Amino acid sequence: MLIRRMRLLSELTPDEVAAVQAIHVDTVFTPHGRAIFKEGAASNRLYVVLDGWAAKAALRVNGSRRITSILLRGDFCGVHAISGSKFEHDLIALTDCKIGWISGAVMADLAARYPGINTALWRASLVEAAMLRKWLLTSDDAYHAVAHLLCELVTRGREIGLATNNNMSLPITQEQIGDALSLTSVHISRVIRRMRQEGLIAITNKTLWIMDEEELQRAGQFDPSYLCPWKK
Amino acid sequence: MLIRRMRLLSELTPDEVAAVQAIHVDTVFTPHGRAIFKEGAASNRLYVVLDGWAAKAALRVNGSRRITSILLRGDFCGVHAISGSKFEHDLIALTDCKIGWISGAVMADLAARYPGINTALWRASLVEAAMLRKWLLTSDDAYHAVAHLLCELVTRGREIGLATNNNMSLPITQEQIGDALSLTSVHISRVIRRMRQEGLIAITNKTLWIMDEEELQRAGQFDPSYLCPWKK
DNA sequence: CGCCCTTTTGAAGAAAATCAAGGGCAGTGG
DNA sequence: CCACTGCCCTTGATTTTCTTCAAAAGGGCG
Repeated sequence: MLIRRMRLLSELTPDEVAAVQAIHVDTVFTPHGRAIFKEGAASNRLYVVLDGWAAKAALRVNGSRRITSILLRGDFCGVHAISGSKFEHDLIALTDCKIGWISGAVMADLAARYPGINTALWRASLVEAAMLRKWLLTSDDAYHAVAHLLCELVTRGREIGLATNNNMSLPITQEQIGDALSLTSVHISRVIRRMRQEGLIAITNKTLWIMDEEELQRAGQFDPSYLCPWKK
Repeated sequence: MLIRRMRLLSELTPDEVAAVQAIHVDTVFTPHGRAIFKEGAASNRLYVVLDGWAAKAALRVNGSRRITSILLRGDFCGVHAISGSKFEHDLIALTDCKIGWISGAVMADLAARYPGINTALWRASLVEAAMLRKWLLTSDDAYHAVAHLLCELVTRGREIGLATNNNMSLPITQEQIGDALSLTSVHISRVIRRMRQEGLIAITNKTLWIMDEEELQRAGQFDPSYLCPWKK
């Protein structure tokens, strides 16, 4: 999973592939709703989502939770471990999750010795910042925000084989979507109803069906290039 | 300016200090309101704000501009240049600006050879992501958001000698603050009026006066640790 | 079947946008 | 020196968007 993601991010030499494959990955299972780690934890590990959906999240004072990133299979958390800092957020399991982690020191050493690995880590960080920026951009309007998020998830899902042409497993609740977009689950429900009525999407049995992707992308003003800006 | 910021980010050896000081920095002046570069530009340069206020920004389809980062003297833009990507945003001058830039290739080479420089770049990127995340967190309420932004700016300003104990030059307009927080200038004006009436701040002649910092921090739920998470 | 969790819907209320107008202030030019 | 202009801030009135509160309807699973 680690190697698959790295190769999506950067071209690796055979040496580099071997180096990544040789990394010892510890795994841990976390049930949905639980935290893998909490804000303030020492960030000396690089985490990788091996299965399930996870999220970076932080609590607001009123007790509500804001999700600042959604992590799918293969996504990293803690790329910055190699600079030795604390985590400024929790990592929570949105569904039952299988999480792997490797030593930040080991990763830092590999990044220093292998340019391709170094590039992969920088690009992972670049894409994450780009996604954060997009979330800021789309936060002006709920319809826009939901459409953009669904487009983003499907595009990322296809990259890793989680989504097909026109559907994707969507195992998270509307409340969690609301936490990601700073909207209430009630309002998410209404926006989704509108999109369903307009024939853009359908949701049945935790599966998202894209009925009219072109229109959904227009609604979300979605342009996937920010997800791999080094290409073309 | 480059070296001053680097040393705030990471301890540098004498060798590393010399290497940074030896970098050739080109400078360019940009009047307020103009772009230093536009979205889509090849990101093969690392930019540094030498004087004035700048911002990363992107256009929404309705024509409004969203500011996703505010850059003060010494702040970087394009740390990711070293991984070879395109910029996903504009860099605009909020005030008249003096901007420096150096070659991304030169910087990548230095980062590869000097661990202290590498760490500085990673931390710059870490802090930027932390600021983006904070902006997502504070976006639930205008009063909260404005208070947090002012706290952030003053804290960052003090670090670089732009702010004193209780005041800071604030050369940007309320419209620009609104662009950063996704609020209208009208609403920014109302929130600031309330803060003035409550004795938290005063603004005279493009200068922000902090009258009650403790209360302002409480209003913004501001904890400065995210600005240098590697300390302590 | 019954329970819990999620989604849906309605009605009322709060927050912020929009629309519109007036005022301050600095810079410019007569 | 003063009028003019442009930019920014302020304020009021109205409207839109989203939240809150409340309740009911599904849906999976023991």
